[in-house]
Amino acid sequence: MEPTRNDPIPHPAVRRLSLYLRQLESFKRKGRRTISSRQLGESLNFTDAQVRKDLAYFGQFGHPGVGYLVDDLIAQLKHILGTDKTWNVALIGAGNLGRALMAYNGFEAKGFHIVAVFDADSAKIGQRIGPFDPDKRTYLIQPISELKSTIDQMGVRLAMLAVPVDAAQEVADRIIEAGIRGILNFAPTSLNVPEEIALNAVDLAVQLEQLSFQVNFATVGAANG
Amino acid sequence: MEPTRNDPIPHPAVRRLSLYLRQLESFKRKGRRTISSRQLGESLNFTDAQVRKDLAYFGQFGHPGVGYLVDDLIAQLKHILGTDKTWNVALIGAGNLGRALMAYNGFEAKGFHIVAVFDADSAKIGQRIGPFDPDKRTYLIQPISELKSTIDQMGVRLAMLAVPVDAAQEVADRIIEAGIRGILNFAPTSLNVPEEIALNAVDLAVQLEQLSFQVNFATVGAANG
DNA sequence: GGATGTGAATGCATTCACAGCA
DNA sequence: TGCTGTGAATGCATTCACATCC
Repeated sequence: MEPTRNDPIPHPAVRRLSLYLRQLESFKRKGRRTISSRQLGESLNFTDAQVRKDLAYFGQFGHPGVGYLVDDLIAQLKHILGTDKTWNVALIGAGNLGRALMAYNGFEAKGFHIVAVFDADSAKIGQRIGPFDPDKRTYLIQPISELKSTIDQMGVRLAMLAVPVDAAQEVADRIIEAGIRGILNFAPTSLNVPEEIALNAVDLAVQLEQLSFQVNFATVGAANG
Repeated sequence: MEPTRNDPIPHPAVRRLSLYLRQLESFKRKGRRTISSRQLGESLNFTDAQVRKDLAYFGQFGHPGVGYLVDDLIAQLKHILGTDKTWNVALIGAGNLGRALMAYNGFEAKGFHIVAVFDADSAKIGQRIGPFDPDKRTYLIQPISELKSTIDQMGVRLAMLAVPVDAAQEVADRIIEAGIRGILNFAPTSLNVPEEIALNAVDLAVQLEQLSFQVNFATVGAANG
């Protein structure tokens, strides 16, 4: 009988998986072929036990006495995270932040392709808007009304939401209805979405606020990430 | 005898404080004068007990039978987070992401002023670079060698690091030596900093990777935020 | 020796449940 | 009655420590 993974996986463990992958790719570039849980952990200020336990939630990837094979573990983690294949992503909002996201190389490198850009501003629709970087491609801005047909056609399941805060909830509702399964929300507001929709939030001002607290308060004693 | 706050404050509680503040400001705009822990919690999908306990780490702000006074709690939270006064912030890196950060209104609104921009690219130094938004001010790009005198002069303690991944650690070392106390790191790499330096990281690709996992894996059962 | 994988122990964070106050 | 603030209880996540394997 197969072990059919279904014990509870701590959410923090999944977050760390991405960091392990990032470190492993860096170790790989430096020519490392194997790595121990201790070394991987040290590079991120985690304990060795933490690393082993996190990985063990998903399988047995290590070799006693040896450690983990870097290439192998990279492949395993990509598979677990679902980034062993590419994802088509929609960008909603072609303002400043949206244009910066168009220009960001890090997405392509990880297999996330921005394949369509939408905006509510009728002045932008039909235009080809580029990121600021002239080396990069431009994107045809589509009206949100075309979202459904476009994402169906292109198999888009993820969206980055970079619209003004007042529009965020309404737009979120619409893109979910159109079939989006996961949203990365950049608007500084809390979105209500059905339970089956994945949601992650990036609020830049909140991040600075946290730093403010740490610097003020913990003249000694702040943690880091 | 004063209660001299020094029991341990859970880090997750501090993160939520920022979200409470954001919600309170939204409730204030809608004209609310008081709010209960239940209502505040519901707006963020937290329990009422969570809200009360988080706030109680910092003082007694509520009124039994009434709830919390919105204006008062906003003021208290700003004071706790250190955003009741303004902060001068340095931006390191004037590439695409850097320029998007220059354009982002959300920082000013929360009292964070970008007062200086640095870059290693000698072609950019001395130029006035604007964000893409033509309504906004431009910034004089300075060489990193001037960081120390500029931040001393302007009392800068926080920095946003938007430089390429290969430069990130070296630049971090330099700005810490120059007196920066807190860093918001946008480079997709793990930085080593002394314990007394506050560090927060925003890795956009990691955020998408987490969505990928949630969408793939948890066809039913992902959490949100 | 040097490493993993994992039950058991610890340590944190969240939730419960209720006394107390308006 | 309606709500806060808070010890006590629960539930999670992390760490320990060791059997096991190369």
